[in-house]
Amino acid sequence: MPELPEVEVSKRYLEETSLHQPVARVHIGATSLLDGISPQALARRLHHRPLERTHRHGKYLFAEVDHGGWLMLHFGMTGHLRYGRTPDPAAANAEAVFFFDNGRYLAHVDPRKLGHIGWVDDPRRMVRDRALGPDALRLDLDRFCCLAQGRHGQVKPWLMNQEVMAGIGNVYSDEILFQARLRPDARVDRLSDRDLSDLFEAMQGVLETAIDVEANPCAFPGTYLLPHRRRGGRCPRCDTPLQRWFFSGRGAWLCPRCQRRTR
DNA sequence: CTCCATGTTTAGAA
DNA sequence: CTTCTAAACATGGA
Repeated sequence: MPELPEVEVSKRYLEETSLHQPVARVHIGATSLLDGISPQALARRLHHRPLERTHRHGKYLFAEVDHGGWLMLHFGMTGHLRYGRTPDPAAANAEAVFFFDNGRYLAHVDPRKLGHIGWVDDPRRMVRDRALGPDALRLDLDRFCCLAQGRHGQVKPWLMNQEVMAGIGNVYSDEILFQARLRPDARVDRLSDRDLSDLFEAMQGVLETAIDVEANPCAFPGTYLLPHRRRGGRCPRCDTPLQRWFFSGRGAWLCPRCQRRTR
């Protein structure tokens, strides 16, 4: 479940399980995940080296390897990490597995194979090369408002645009707009200072809350839209049936009664 | 069988 | 140039 909160949870999981253990072997079950590096070259980079620290920018997770270089992980739509102990048949079926020399492994499991694994010398340079905006959790209100300057589109695609800010996807943009009570098609250039402030507060609150509950859908506060965004779902505030609108072919869930600002 | 899915990239239309 | 759409990628669950 890979938007910013899920990636942050994965980052902490990797830190708690997989640091400081030399890599004994690398198994790539789906080479299509590799981004600009061969399985052999990746194995050579990691062999005998432990992961020493992590970094996250938006939906990208990085792990620095002892003696330099960073493993880059992106989880696409269905990717997640799994730490386990060999022998384990689950490891053999994973899209990528890093076996440590203590009999443990860290697997990147991604049934849909839309994720990516790469190697970068410097995460900051990769962020620049890909023109990613600032991480959504490292913004203050002033910078957030600056990102809105000169923008004319709809607020939902704006929140999801990784070149504006990095980390927000389809599910959390719905939640943020619900908490801010803004319509997803509100025009960014028509948002008042108050709207922008509410949107910023909602963004911070939603992302931090999601990380606190480890992005577990069952554990979100009862006031959250997220567990209700499905067919037949009703607004947790006013019980109105939720609507699904489409933006570029992607479903956006909203409460037509609560989300009337702005337009 | 059909519909739908948390992401990114690309091509093309306004 | 910006904004927006649709398709493609590959697979599984309801």
